[in-house]
Amino acid sequence: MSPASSELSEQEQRRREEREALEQRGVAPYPYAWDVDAHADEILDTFDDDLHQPADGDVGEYKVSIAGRITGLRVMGGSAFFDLQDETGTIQVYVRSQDLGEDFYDEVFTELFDIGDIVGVEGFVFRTGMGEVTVRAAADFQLLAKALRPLPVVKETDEETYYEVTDKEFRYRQRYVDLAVNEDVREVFRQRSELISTMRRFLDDRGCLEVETPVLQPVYGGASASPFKTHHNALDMPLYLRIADELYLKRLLVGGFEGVYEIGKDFRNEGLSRFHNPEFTMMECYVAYKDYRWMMDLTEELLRTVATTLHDTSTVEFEGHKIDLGGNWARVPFFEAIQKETGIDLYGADADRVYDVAANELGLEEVDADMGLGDLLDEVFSETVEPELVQPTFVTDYPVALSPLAKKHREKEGLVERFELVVAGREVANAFSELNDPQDQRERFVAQARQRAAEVDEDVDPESLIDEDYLRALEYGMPPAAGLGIGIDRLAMILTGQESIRDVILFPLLRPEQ
RNA sequence: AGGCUCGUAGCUCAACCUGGUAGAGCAACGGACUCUUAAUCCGUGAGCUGAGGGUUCGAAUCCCUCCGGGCCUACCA
Repeated sequence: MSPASSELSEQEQRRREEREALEQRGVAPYPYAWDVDAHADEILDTFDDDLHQPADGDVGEYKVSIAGRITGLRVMGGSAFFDLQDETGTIQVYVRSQDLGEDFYDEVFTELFDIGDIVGVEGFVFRTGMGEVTVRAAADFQLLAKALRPLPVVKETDEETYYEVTDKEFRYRQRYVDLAVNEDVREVFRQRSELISTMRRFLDDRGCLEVETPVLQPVYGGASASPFKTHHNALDMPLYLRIADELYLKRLLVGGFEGVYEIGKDFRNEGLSRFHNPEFTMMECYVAYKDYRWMMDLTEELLRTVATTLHDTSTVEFEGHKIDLGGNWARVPFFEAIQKETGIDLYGADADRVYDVAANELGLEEVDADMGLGDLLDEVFSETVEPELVQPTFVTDYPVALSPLAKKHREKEGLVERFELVVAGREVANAFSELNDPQDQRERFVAQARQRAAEVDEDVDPESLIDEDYLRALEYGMPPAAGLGIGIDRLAMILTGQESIRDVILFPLLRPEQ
């Protein structure tokens, strides 16, 4: 479906006419392939080294074939320079009428090629009078894809950038343009990709098996969040998009795999914010015969490896803080952390007492008297402690009420063996010694279901929220195990210095246009 | 969902407070120019000012509603 020509901008109409003109001259506007044998960065690197500089005029042996988008164009009569941008960077190309032939130069190149078009250039590397390493199009110069829409033109000097495309809506809706035009955005997503591949390699090297578990689930679980509901037609059954991978991955430990992990999308039907996208990427990893202390060490090593792979240093700059992901991180028990911030020890306190402290002594506005103990403690923690933890900190030993899938603490009554990693005031990782006692697990599920049914007065049958098959699996025996979950998007934010989750997700969810 | 804020040419912005024919740079188009690089120089065209309503002799500007974005709050293991 193409828009009526009356709706097209002047420049769009113009480019469609150029496409016609190209075809009439026998120039294919969309040919099939181009042999690329060099990229901008390698050419620039090679010739930046004095040892590799060709002698004056001795350029014939440095033949390259490159391809990319025209991002700037300077025509001076019978010769012209343009900037060619490929995945690795931008290199200048020099074209001359006498190299290409007058017909092609005057009637095709200067008339019918535009900024935004994708071209292939075969020519020779040389250094201009101003010292810039440049490719002189001599052997071949072809259009590879005609752009029918004008590409925003960003100009820059070494010091400053002009006309930068900054409109967030434009950038998110037309991410392809954002990427084409903003080098630093490409870099963020390159780093995100490297983050994931480094993590995958790290886990593979430690003998973990990458697996895939269902996204479509008849019973959702493993976290507390609203799911997306869908329906399978042939089976005529309701299904949910998973909110966590946990319960399926642990079934695999029952099956005999000793280390499994999955990197994939979870879906939560909740609000959007600069920390929340409805679909987001989680890494979850489970290792048999280990506990949460072992997992803390692994987490330290994993994040240090990822940070140094991306940045050659374990220190990253985020929201004005220097954050050091190297070394050993502070480990602070949950209630000690609260006591340290507020001076109040809530260990062993009941819901009434916590409510009293939260509402009256701490003045928290978002608590009310019928909240459960877990939610109250969570509220106190996230209001008083979490924002203060800038450097990576393991918060350990959470109350049972907050953690229905974690094993009870081997020493401390009422606590579980769990840690969250907090960096820059945000939860980055969550882990525990996994609960593998099926009776205990059933009791926790029941308590959780009751709590949920009490809070949400929808006509949900609490029993339907219990994953009976998971309990059946545990009854066959799951080895003691440590589990870890890392929110990839939030980690990517910290490692790439982005303050909105939308800036580390290629296509964040937006309302439809118009 | 609530509060604040923004939406003007293909892109980046001005004009809005204090109502009076909507302007600049880039991009585009015509011309000059065979080492330019924010190329330069001369000239030209380009807009339902997010949409709809109101106030007014007159609305980009003031008011209301709606649509979309951003930030904050709420929701959020």
